[in-house]
Amino acid sequence: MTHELPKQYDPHEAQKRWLAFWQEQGHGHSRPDPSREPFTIVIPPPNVTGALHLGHALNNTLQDVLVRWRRMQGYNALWMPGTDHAGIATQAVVERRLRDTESKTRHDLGREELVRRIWQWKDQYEARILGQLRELGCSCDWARTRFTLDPVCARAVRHTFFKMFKDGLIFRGKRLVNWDAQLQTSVADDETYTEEVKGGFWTFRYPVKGSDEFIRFSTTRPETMLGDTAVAVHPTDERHRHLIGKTVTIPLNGREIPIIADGQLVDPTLGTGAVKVTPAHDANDYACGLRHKLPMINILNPDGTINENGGKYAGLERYKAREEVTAEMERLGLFEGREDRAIPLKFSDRSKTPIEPYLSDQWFVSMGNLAQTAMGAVSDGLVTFHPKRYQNTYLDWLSERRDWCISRQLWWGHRIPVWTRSGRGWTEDEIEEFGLRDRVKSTDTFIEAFTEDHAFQGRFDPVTGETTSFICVAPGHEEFEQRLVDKGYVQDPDVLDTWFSSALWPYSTLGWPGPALPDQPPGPQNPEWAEMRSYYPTSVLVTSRDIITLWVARMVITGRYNVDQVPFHHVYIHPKILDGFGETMSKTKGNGIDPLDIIARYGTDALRYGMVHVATETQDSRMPVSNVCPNCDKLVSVKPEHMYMRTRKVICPDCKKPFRPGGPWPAEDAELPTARQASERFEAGRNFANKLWNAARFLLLNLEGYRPEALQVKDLPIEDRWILSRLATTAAAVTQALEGYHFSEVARAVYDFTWSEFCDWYVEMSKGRLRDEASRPAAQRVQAGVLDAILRLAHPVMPFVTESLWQALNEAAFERGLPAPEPSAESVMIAPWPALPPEWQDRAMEERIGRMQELVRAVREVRNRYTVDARQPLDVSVRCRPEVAADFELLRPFIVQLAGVGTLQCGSGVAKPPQAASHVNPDFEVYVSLRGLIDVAAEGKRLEKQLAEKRKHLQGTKAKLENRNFTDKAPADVVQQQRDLVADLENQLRAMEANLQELQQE
RNA sequence: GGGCGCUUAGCUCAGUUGGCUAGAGCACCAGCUCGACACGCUGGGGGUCACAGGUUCAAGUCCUGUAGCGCCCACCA
Repeated sequence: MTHELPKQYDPHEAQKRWLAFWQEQGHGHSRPDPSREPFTIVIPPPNVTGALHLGHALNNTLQDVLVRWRRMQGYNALWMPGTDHAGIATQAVVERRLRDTESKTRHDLGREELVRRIWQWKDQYEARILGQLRELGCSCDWARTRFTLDPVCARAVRHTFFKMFKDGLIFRGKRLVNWDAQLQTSVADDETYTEEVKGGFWTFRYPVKGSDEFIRFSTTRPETMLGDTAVAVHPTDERHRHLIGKTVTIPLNGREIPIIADGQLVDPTLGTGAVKVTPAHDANDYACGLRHKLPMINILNPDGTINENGGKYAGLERYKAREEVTAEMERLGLFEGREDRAIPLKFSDRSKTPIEPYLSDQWFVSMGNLAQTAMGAVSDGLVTFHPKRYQNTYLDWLSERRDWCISRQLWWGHRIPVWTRSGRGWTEDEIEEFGLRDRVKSTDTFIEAFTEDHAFQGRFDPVTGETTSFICVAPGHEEFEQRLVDKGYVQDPDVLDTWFSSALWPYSTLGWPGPALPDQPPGPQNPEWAEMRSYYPTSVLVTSRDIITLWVARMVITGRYNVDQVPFHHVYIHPKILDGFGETMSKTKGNGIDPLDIIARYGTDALRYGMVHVATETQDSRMPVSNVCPNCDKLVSVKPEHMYMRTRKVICPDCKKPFRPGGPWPAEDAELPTARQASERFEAGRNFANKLWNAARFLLLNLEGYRPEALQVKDLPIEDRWILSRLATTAAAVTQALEGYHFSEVARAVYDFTWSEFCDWYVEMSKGRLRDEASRPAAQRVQAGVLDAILRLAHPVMPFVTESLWQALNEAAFERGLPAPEPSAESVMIAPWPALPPEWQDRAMEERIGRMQELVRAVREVRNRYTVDARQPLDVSVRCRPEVAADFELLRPFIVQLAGVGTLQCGSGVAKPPQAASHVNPDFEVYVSLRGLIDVAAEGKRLEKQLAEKRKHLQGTKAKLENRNFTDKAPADVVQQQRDLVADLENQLRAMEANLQELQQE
C-alpha cells in the first residue's frame, strides 16, 4: 500500500487538525510527578490591551521550542499560560472608547460600572490573545490558564502586601510623582516619554526684602512661582554671596521666602546663577526642599487647575495661569524678557498630555534590603542570564535601590488592602475590640500594633495636627473589613501597580499561598503544596530586555521574600523584532505585524521557523514588511509614511486601487479593504516545510514492503554510515544549541542537514538503491530511521508539518527508529528526543563522501559551463591515489548517477584524455572529455586565471613559512598545516601547469 | 552625561577560545517540465569584514581612538 501525499504541504489543514488532536490527547497538560524531573516555564503574560504582534510571536515560539524539546526529553514539562490585567493600559483603552463612542468619562459611569466594562473588554481580548497563542501552536497547559486578577493571584497579592506592611517595608509618603492631569493618575517613569516642544524661557526678578536689590532668575514654567518656597544660589558665587540668608517677597502673593545656598541644585555658570525653588512641582527642587526642610506647597488640583494655594489664580487652568502670572509680573515691572526655546517635556504614554510633577500621597515599597537579596541571587549564580551581559542591566538598576511606588490612581487592578480613617486615632474601645491592648508600640508621631491578620498604624502630623489611622487586612476577612467600614474607615481608593501582581506570577499561578491553609506559614516546606514543590522554582524565563528591571528583578525580589527561593534559574533574553527601518514595534507607532497575517500567508511552521532563525545572540532583527494589496494580491512595501497611523489609505502602485494598511491594530474606519501583511523573511520557513514534506512524500512512496529490523551499523554500506554519522553530529549539535539558547543555530542545523545533506545527497543516492531488490530493505530502514529522527529534531520548531508526517509515517512504518526499531509514539510531540550513539560520528567517513561530492560537483560544473544536456553521459577520468580510487570505485554507481557519467576511470596512472576540461582538487584531478565541444582558448584562459590565484596563495603561504617568527612561535600543528598546504598547492600547480601545456598543444 | 550593544555580499543575518582561500538565505546571472518538491534542481558571479592606529608569527575575531546606528539609565532652573 502506498501513501500518497499531496504535492504541496497545506499548513492550514495541518494546523486545524493537529491543534484539535493535541488538545484531545492532552499532551500539554502536566501533573505533579515525583518520578520525573520538572521543566517549568511561566509565560510573560501579555497585556489584555489588544492583540499580539510579532514580538509576542517570537517570545512565545521560543518558549514553546524549549517546552516541546524538554517534554520530548522526558521532563515533566509545564508551560503556564495567562494574561496580565495591565492596569493603566487597559483602563485607558476602555476609557478612550467610552469617550469616543458614548462621550462619557469614568466618573459618569462610576467605579463599579467602569470595572464591569473593563471585565467585558478583558474577556473579549483575553480570548483573542489566547486564541492567537493556540494558533501559534503553543503547547501550554491551557487548563491552568491564569489572569493576574484571578482569585488565586488576588490572594497572593493580599498576602504579600500584608506581609510587607507588617515587616515595615510598605510606607506611605508624599512624593513627587508624574501626574497625568487628563487621566488624573500618577504614572511611572517608564510610562512617560520625553519630547522637545517649543516653549519659553522667562526671566523675572524678586525684590530682596530690606534693600533695593533684586534677584534675577529664569524659568520655563512661570506659574510655579506661586509655589516657590526659596530662591537658591551657589554658595561660592560672588555675585550672590551677600544675599544668602536674606529674604525675598513673591510679588504675586506676598509670601516671603529665604535665599538659600545649595551647591547641588545650582550651577553658577548657567542662566542668572539663581534658581527659584518649587519643591512640590519639580524633582530637583524637591530634593533641595528636603535638604533645607523647606515647606512644600502644592498649587495644583488633580485636574491640572490651580488650587486654593494659588490665591487669586485658583481655578485657572495651568497654562492660563502661566499667562496671567507672566502678565502680572510684567505689570509689576519684574519681567525681564522671554526667549523661545525648545524644551524637553515629559508626556504621558497613555493620554499624550504633558506630565506635571505633582506632590501626592503614595504607597511605596522600601527597596533597600529587598534589592540586596535580588542582587545576591545573580551574583551568587542562583539566577543566570543568557546572554550574560544582561545581568549588568539588572544589577545596575537594583543597586540604585529606588523605592518602588506601588499605588496607582486607577480603578482597574488589585485594590490596596488598607482602610484609612482621617482625623481620628484609635479609640480605647477599638483597642479593646481589636485585641491590641498589649501589642501597641508608639512614639510621639507614630503608633503601630499587629495581630495575626491585621496591621494597625496611626500617624500624627505635627504640621496639620491631624491623626490618620491605617489598617491593613490580610486576605479572607471580609467581615472584619465591614466592621472597619462601619467605624468610619474607608478603603484606600487606589490600586496596585500592575507589576506588583506580575512580580508574584511564577508562584501565585501555582496556588501560593496554599490551598485553604491560611493558618500555616506560607512556603514550599508546607507539604500540602504539591504543585509548588513540583514546579517551583521554574526552569527558565524567556523575555525581552526592556522588562529586566520592571519585571525580572521584581520577581526575584518577591520570590526570595515570599517563598525564600528564586523564581527561575535561567533568564533568556531574546532579541527584538524591529520594523524595516530599525525601529521597535509598538502600538503607538502602528508598525506591528499581526502573526495571524503571517500564518495565513506562510503557515505557522514558517512563522515559527522564521522566529527561531532570527533569534541570534547579539543582534536585533529587522523585518521589512509589505502590505498585500487586497484588490490584486500584489506586495506593496511598507514605507515610513504608512506608519504612525499617518496614512490610512494606500494606493496600490499596481492596480491603482486604494486599501488600508494592515497590522494588528488597524485604524477603526472600515470603508476600505484592509491589507494583510507579508514579509519575505518567512519564505525560507515555508519553503523548508514544503521541502521536508516532499522528501517525506518521496520516501513514503517507496516504503512498500518495509520491514523493521535492527541496524548493524558496521555492516551498512558507506552511504548509510555517512548519513548516520551526519545525523548523529547534527542531533548532538542541535541539542547543544538548545542547551545554550542558541536558537538560530538550531534552525540552521536542522535546515542544513535536512536540505543539503539528506535531500540533496542521501535521498538522491537512494534512488538507485530503491530500484534494486537486494539493497532496497536496508535503504528503506535507514531512510525511515533518518526521517523519523529529522521529524523529532524539527518538531519543536515546526510542530505541525512534523506531526503530519509523523502520522503518515506511522501508517507506512509503524516500527522504526535508530538504532533499533520500536513502535512509534502516538504523537511526535511525545516521541523521545533523538540521542544517537556518539560513535556513529565518523569524521573520516564524512571526508570520504565529501571527496565524492567534490568530484560530482566538478563534473557538473563542466557540464554547466559547456551547457551539455543533462541526459548526455560524460566520460570522466580521475587521477588519484589508489585508496581514493578504491573509494570512487565503491561509490561508482552514485557518481555515475549524480554526475551523469558515462565511462569512469580512476587510478594513479590515469592519463589526461585529449580535448578534456580539467579540474584539480587536492586529492584528485578530474578530466571530462569534451570531444568536439571544447573551447581550447576559453579553457586555457580559465586555467591561467586559476593558476594565478593558486600561485598567489602559494606565495603567501611560503612567505609565512619562511618567517622564523612564525615557525618558532606558532603551535606545531598550525605550522604543519601550512607545510601540508604548500605541498598540496605545489602538487595542484604542477598538475594544472601540465594540463595547460597539453591543452595548448592540442 | 553613564552603561550595554551594533556596523561583514544589493537586502537580512551567521562567523565559538585569534589559525587553511570569510559563510547562509533572499535577490541576481546561466541552464534545467531528469517520475518528491518551480515553495524545485544544477552551476555561477558578488565582500579593503565602518574608519584610523596598536598588540601578535598571525586580527572579521583582542586593545585604543573616530564616525554612524540602536537600546537602557540619569539629567537638562
